[in-house]
Amino acid sequence: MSQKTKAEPRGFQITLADIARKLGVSKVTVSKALRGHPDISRETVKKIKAIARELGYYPNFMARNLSSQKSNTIGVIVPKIAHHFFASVIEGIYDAAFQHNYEIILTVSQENAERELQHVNSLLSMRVDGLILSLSQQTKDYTVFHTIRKKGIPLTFMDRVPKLDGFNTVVADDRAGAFTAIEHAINIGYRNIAHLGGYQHTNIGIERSQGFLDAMKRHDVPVNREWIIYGGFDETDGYKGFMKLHETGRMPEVIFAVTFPVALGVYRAAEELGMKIPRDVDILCFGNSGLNQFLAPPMSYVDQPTYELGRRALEVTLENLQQGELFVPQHIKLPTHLVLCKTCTKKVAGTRKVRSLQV
Amino acid sequence: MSQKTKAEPRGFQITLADIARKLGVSKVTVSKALRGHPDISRETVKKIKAIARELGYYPNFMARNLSSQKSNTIGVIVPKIAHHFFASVIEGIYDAAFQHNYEIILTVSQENAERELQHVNSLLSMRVDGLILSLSQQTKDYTVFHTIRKKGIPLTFMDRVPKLDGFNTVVADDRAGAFTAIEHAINIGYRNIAHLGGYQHTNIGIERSQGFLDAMKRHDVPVNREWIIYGGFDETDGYKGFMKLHETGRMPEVIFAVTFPVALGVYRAAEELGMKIPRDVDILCFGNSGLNQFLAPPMSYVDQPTYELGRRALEVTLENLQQGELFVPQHIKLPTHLVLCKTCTKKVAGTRKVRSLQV
DNA sequence: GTGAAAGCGCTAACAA
DNA sequence: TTGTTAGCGCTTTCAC
Repeated sequence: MSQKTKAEPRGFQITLADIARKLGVSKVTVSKALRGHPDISRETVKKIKAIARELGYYPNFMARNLSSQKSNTIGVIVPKIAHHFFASVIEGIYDAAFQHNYEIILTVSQENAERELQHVNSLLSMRVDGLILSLSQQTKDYTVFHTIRKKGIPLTFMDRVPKLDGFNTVVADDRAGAFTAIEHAINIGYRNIAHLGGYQHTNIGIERSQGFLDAMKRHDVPVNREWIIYGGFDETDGYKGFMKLHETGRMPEVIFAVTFPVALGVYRAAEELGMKIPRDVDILCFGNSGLNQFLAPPMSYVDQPTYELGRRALEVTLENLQQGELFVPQHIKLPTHLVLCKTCTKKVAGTRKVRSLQV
Repeated sequence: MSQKTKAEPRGFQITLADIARKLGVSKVTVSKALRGHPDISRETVKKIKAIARELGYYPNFMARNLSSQKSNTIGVIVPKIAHHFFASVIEGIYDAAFQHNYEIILTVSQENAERELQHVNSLLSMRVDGLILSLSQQTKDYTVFHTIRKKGIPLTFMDRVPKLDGFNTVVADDRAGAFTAIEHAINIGYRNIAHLGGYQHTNIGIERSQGFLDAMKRHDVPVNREWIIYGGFDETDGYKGFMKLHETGRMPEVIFAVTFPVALGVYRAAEELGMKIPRDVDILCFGNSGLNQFLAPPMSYVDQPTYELGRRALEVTLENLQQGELFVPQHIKLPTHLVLCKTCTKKVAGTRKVRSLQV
């Protein structure tokens, strides 16, 4: 600690200076050589790279980023990770980032607004070059997003987007997807259609429910108010929703669930009540689990381009970054498509009697 | 750009100096105030914090870490993310990290050794304080890990661990888990037991197969060589494996699948061949999907403490970090437990005849 | 209680 | 082709 000014926090971290000293050149030469700067002769580059490898040199990104004023890093915040949807989106983000030579810093809000905010702060402190964000269900306060914009940092909302101008958005066409699904149900002859919708303060909840209503209206199918139940996006919401439907004493022919987990809740509830899908009640849902074909029965669903959502989110963020001031916020909407498995493929049970059951 | 030396890369990034200038104090005072250093009077702290907020100040971690020589960051590398197992492990890691006030940088190798290495390099360059790594299936070259050790950076292997000394490992007790599963199958009367095993160059493949063999031996159940098929860990491996079993013309009574996806492959193959589970062939597997109860029939499985694996991995990494030189590498093995659903709960089909089928 | 000086490891601009 | 000089924004002594 006396003459060697180099701190040794733990172990050994080789620096440019170490390499330079060893070769009797300057740090700059080494720096340039290592980064493939054309200034340096192939000879020296070779020597320098050899020594660097030998010494186990890893450039210090902290220092590099600090002086170059960019981090080559995109921050990502998602509400959940152990969900097929997000896991797949994230894979898309990672792959695209890898291709463009960007690093991803992924954080998870656990559907908690406070945690989300902390992550935003962290990421801003890390000086990420851009941000991809899928809102938590709780998020009400949008003020950070405005300060982000003021700072000129590209921010792309994905899937769960706020009603806010000036940011990029990448979403699936939820409304059209729901519309197509319901239209299909109607086409095969159903008219008693229930809807287990999600939170109506989030765009996906609103859009999917709207798609449902649009289709009903378009085809003059009467909407039974008792058959529209708004809840959350999870399995328990589906379970409770189904139980509520059941309590009404009039079961619909088919249920449109706002998410895959909600549909699972329906499966579970139906099982408990001894009702068979699709015989006693049919079902269709928005979203997928990757395990769809193994359900009993395999459920038809609206497929979302999850991986692609991730890719596009990253790419638009990078475009924004490159174009800077000139950039006009993009709003990308990717098409969904209906995948038919075993449920909701043909009308079941004819004009079956409405079951009236006691609870 | 003339007198204001401050670079403005994009937008405005407030610095300590900005706050200091505005208040007529020094940078040091501001720095200390913001970090809650006891030196500064409550008065000034208050003022400084107010201005900081007003200006939208975010401390620059790059700079902070550079000068403090630590990043408060743990790097994580996993082979996959869109898998229930890893997604859940990661959630455990994140939660624990959040609690300890550490940031996670997550990277995904996509089961690709080359990508894995690149990520290791990146993370080392980011000067993560520690590393948690679950090996890709391909990884053969362990030299980086030695250089990591030389640098004194804590490295914890999780689930997919190499045969290497001097690193922390956190795994489920695969061998005991498999043993218990097979013992159960034997206890309920099965003797014709097949095993779809995984790669035998990875610890989890080896351990689970060994658990199978141990149990067979312990209970004097003859092992049919044709009924042990080693493949990979994915659904297609299960599918192919089942087809191979089928081709032998002698089907076992029950199959023990090395992973959940492998078991899914069995479900699919059985379905295609018109064989009913568990009537025609029974099944049991290692691992879970979170959707187990919705399979037809719900499959019994060996449950792994996924979330806990993540937590422990993070915690042991942090301990290692704190204790530094003094630390002795830990090897943590968490217990699994058998979860019985609808398969493999009682011997099916009595002493049913061995089916001989043409392919 | 506050601040001046030095330096973290690197890069960018400009010389030589 | 190589090197010099200044920082990047922050923290850490150590003096006042």
